[in-house]
Amino acid sequence: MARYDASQIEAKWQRVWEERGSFRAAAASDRPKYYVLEMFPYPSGRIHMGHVRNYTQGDVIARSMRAKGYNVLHPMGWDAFGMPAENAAIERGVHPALWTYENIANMRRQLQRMGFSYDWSREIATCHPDYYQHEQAMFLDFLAAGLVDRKESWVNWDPVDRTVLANEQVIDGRGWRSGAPVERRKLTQWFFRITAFANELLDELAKLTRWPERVRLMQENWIGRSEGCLIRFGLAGRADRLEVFSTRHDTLFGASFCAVSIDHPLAQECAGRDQGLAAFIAQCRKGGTATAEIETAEKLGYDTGIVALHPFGGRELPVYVANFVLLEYGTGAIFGCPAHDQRDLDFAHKYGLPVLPVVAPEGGAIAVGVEPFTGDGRLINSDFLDGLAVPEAKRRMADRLEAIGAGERKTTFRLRDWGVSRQRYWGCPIPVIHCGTCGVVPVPRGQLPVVLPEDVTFDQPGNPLDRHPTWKHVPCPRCAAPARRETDTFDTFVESSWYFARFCSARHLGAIDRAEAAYWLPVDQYMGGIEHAILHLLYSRFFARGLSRTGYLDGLAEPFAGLFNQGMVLHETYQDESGAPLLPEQIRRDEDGTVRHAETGRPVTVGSAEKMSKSRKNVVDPEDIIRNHGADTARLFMLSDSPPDRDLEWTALGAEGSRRFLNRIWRLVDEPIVAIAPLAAWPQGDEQIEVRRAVHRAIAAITGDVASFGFNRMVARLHELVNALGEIRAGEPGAAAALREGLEALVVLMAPIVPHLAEEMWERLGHATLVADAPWPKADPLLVADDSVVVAVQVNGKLRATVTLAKGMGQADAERIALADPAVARAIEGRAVRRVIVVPDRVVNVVV
RNA sequence: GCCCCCUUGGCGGAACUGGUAGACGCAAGCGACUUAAAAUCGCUUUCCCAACUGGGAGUGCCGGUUCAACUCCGGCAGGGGGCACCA
Repeated sequence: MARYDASQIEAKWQRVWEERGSFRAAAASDRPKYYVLEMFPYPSGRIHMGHVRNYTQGDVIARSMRAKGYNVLHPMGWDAFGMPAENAAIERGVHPALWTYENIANMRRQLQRMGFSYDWSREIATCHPDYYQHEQAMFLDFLAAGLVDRKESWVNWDPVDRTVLANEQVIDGRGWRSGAPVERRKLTQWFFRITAFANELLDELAKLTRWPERVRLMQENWIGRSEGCLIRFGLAGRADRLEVFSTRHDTLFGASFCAVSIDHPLAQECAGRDQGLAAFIAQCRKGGTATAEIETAEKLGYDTGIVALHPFGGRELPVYVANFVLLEYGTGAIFGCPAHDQRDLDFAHKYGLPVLPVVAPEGGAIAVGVEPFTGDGRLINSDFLDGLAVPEAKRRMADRLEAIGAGERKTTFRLRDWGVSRQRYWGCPIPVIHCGTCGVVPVPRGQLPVVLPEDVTFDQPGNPLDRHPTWKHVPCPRCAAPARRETDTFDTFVESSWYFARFCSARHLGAIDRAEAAYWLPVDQYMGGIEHAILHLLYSRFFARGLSRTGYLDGLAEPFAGLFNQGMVLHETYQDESGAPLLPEQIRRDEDGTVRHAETGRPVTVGSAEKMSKSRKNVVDPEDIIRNHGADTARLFMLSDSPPDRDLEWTALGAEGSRRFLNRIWRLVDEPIVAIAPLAAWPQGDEQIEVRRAVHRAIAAITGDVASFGFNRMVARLHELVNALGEIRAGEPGAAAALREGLEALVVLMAPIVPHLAEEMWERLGHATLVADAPWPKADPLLVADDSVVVAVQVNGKLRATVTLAKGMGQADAERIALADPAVARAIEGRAVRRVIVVPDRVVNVVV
């Protein structure tokens, strides 16, 4: 009688899988392919519970699809470039490369201890030249194909550290290290022309039927296609005209002002002769570039003194410079119609501008107070539009604008090109050279990769590449004159935009083996957090198109056929008397349930469950859980109770509950109720029929659960199955064979979740094979089907009785039996039956 | 500010396309086993009234559609995620 020893069992089977290469994928197979991918991690140094949850879910899919006969690709790698490595270099003096590779080694060991069925032979690290050299080649091909642009854009500038800051490094408008107020600054940067695919990226969302609806919606809103009009306003005393974009051109007669962005040429021109405006623009430049920051700032404007003339009738409208008008969107200029737009209304109130209602609700009057009217209705006070409904008014206005040459129909997008330049060291170098005479020159293919220099220092702010003594000084490839390397590196989203394709042929000398990619792609099931719902997924969709256009892929549009977003892992929070957060291991619970500090015994405040984070200290280290309970317990708990897409609260009690359940399963083979029948000795006839029914119902239900990612339901059914096997009574006929049948089903069904324990039990059951290679069990339909069902009988929708009926009984018979039930008769109480609704095998509703 | 999501017993959740709300688990209570404890096993557990029959209420709140609503529609509240240089 060996006790369930998780650490011994887990090490044993991990070694066996490794030795046998159980999870190596090969394209040559007569089985259908299935590519399951979890978003690869940033190598922060230690895996956290969020990884454990995400990767456990992916592993259940990978292992169950293998059992169902698919040729499965399930790879893992490292999203290894990024800021934390530079921060470690600045704060602790460790080189980003060393820090990153040590972190990778540790996290790989941790993931391997979790027993995930990865094909480790395909492991990649994006910071390795073997990976990023291909990215440099792709960039040059994208450049040649017209998918790359170079233009100016804004960055957060820290004037003290003289460095560019990420949005997350801007806290309350100040640099995180220097504390200096951040300014917006213009830099010339590289862009991927994602807007070239704006229509495709939007329209083809509809094909992604196995993506969550909300993710598609978020992408749709992000791309933000809007159909509107360009409208040209004449300017009093000037020859040029002001071009604005509007989707509410129907409200043009309600215009009471125009406004341009602080970066609009007109604003720049006026600022040259108006110091007040120049100061206003400088003031608006303070603060970061984040949209949330800009949009929550107070709406401010400055009257330029320029007067715009209404295209119809020539009414005079003041032209303001306003901080809420964005140059990147539309034409960087708007007309304001305060009666029908909240922002315009706030602005009008602030600067004493008229509010002219031009749309009235159907059959009603309109009075605009603090709220604009944005609903549907009919046009008023609008000359040739009067009486028209909004859509018709839009058409008529567009026609008129086009007829008099004051505007035309135009579609614009909210989506902007993807800026990929980063003024940082730990990223993929952008392979271009700047020459004084030749301009921007691509690095010749033969000189790739442009490798990051290792001898860099982080003792001063700014980009180490920029101040490296030799690295950036190179001759121009074209004219051989002294030239300068691009010292910006790529946004790390670039690496994660094509890694799914690299996994198809991770050791290929070229970037992507087209045949392998054609076989494996698209990814059948992609698993990861909702935080990547927009950018990462959109950039990957862009890259798939770009790589197809440049010949890397055979016309792949959509990289991820299926997408699933797992929920977060939460934990209770603890605070001591001073309000300082405490780690879960720093607290203890007394008999009476009060929570105290484990050492000092002082009282502790227990807060709500929140996302695990270092700052809140509500973290549990997966490695502690593996050590104390085992990987299988951690895996099981991660799937129990909460549905995979919802948040999950980690609790010590819950983990112990999972551990207890595994102990209980172990005892089924270790201390069986009856001697388990030998291999291939299956039950006969009706012996132990109720247990056998339960077994086959469990097979059917779990098969459905795993297909629909109902992992929590799957765990609940495993409990039911184990409970049913506990009902087998020694000495009754067929007990040993029923136990054999039930255990074999149980072990294969649980293997995707708790693979180590499953292998150990499989071996104990006498198999020489691996459960990892065992086929998924099939339910016997005769044992799954019931011949009778319990049907609810309602009177006026209220449950009054239940009756047991033969399955599939006709409506008339069901109605007769239901009405005969005494409880039903009592509820009807002599009232006339008006109607009886019979839903076969479900419900009979008597309406009186 | 804009966009998206979530809300069911003491707790996590289940309920297939609208058809018996609370599966399964946790916690709690009672009992068995034990010298004792742990472990394990059994029973009870939505709330209120009634007390071996039964009745009423109930899925964040307000309203609607329907024979029937956790499920569909409208409004509101609370909690969370994203917003282009975190990954």
